[in-house]
Amino acid sequence: MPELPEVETIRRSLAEWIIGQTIGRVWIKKNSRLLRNTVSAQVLKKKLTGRTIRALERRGKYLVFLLDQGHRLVIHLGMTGKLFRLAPHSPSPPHIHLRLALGKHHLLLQDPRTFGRIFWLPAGKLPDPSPLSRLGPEPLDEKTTAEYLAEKTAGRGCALKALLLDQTVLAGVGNIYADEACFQAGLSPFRPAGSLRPEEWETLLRALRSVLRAAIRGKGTTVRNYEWEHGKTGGFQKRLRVYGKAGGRCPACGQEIRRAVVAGRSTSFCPRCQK
DNA sequence: CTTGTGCCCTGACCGC
DNA sequence: TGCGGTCAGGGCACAA
Repeated sequence: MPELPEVETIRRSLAEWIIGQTIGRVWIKKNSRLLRNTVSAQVLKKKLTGRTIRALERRGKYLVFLLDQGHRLVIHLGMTGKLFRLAPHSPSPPHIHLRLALGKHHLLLQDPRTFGRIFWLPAGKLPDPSPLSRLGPEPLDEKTTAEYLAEKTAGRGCALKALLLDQTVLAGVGNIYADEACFQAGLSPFRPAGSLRPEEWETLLRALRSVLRAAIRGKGTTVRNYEWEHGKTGGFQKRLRVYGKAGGRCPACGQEIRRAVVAGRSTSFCPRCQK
């Protein structure tokens, strides 16, 4: 569900109340699929109890909870993951995988489709097969340049859209913002990535950053169930130009927006504006 | 190494 | 009202 702007919005909202809180009781759903690549529920519960949350960071689409002694709890929300606050006495709604007592509130992780993930990362170097260690640079980091993209992509034949979705190239871009960035840059999602000229990479990176920043300002895009806090939806869906608009009119030229499948994902684009 | 294709799940929505 | 089909902000395992 959430891409970079949504995860960043959730991070900012959560940080306001969880930083400095100490984890009291911990509940973990029995046989939760979200724990499939990490320590057991029993171990995780023991590791978390009594730890203080020092900081909350985002890396790509991952939320990183920095705890005492350099330990980290990492959460990926998958497609339907949600984090929200509840009063301590409130019963858990369905599909709760993790519930932490934090001061006057409880933090709950809900994920009906169970595509999300939870990782326990002990202090020190990242273990090599760690999801975080394979991530590419942050698109909003000034050190990420068009030259980097051109170099990384040289000789590759995959579609531009597929490249944008590749988390080892850039971390955090998902289906919505890949489509919106391609549209804003005037580039076809089908273009072989290796065929972009240097100035086209510049245009693309500028468009991508502008879209991501605007989406963060809008507190993310709610298409169906994303909420950055209990009951609070995003606002950027009002500003989408092509995503989910197939059959409608291009806001720039009036041509019909088309839909295709690229990299296994539904892709919307304007066949006239995007070359 | 690269690229493409299923598949993992639940739930919302649409047309009959 | 009920039921089947389709689709969904992601990513991984696998095959070629």
